[in-house]
Amino acid sequence: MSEEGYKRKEDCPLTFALTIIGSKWRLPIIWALWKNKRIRYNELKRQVDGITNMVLSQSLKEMEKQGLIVRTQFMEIPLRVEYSLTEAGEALIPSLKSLAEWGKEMQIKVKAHV
Amino acid sequence: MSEEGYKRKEDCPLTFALTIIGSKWRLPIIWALWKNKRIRYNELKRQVDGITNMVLSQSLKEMEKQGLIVRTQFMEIPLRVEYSLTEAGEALIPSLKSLAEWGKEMQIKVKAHV
DNA sequence: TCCTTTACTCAGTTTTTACTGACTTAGTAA
DNA sequence: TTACTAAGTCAGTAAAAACTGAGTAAAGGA
Repeated sequence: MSEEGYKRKEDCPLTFALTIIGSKWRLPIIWALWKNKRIRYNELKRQVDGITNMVLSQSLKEMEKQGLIVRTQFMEIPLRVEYSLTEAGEALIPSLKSLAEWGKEMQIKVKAHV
Repeated sequence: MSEEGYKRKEDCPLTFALTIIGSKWRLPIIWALWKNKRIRYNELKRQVDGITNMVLSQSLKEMEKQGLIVRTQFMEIPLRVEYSLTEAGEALIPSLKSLAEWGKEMQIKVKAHV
């Protein structure tokens, strides 16, 4: 998409990026991860208000596979597991900020129309 | 989200931006609109391969309400209707390009891991 | 002893999103 | 007369995503 037509939509880097950040809870998770630098599972769950264990744990697994985050397990009892953004994950932030600024402008315009 | 915590997720400009571009067909539509500058309904449908009338027409309506696109109807017979991005819609493009570049890097990394 | 914490997992159900395929009105071309 | 183009609409259904609520093991505290 970014340059020319892709045969399959999955090949388009932009569509690909959206599959990574486009579902309901991805941004809140990424945001909490970024604010906290590193964070434990339950604390993350508290910060990402309203998320269920199922969605959170599955999201974390997928994001780990995708190379967005790292999971570090400490050999302690009780178990300690910390999550943090990878470099690739952090590289997303500027794009998100740019999108957020556009979103902010749009919100203002939408309000002005009411 | 972009600066501080929002009480409601809908208030976050980034979440808001994603509701605009995050569903399955939004990017392909925006992309076609941007490439063509102005385009008629059926031509748009041909270019956005695989989209159904229902999804396309509903998407266009919502995007018009959101101020992303304009619908211009010509008083001709047969009916001619053209769609194009608004300024606000075009302002999205740089953010999308930035996201697309990030996506491209990620795709390369993912492939390297296989 | 009972309750809480840690980091999850799971079956079942609801909600959301998208797809199927037919239909519309008016005009042109074969 | 039949068929096709324009720009859609619509009821019904399937598929995808998210939610509900409970359960797990091992340890610490009241």
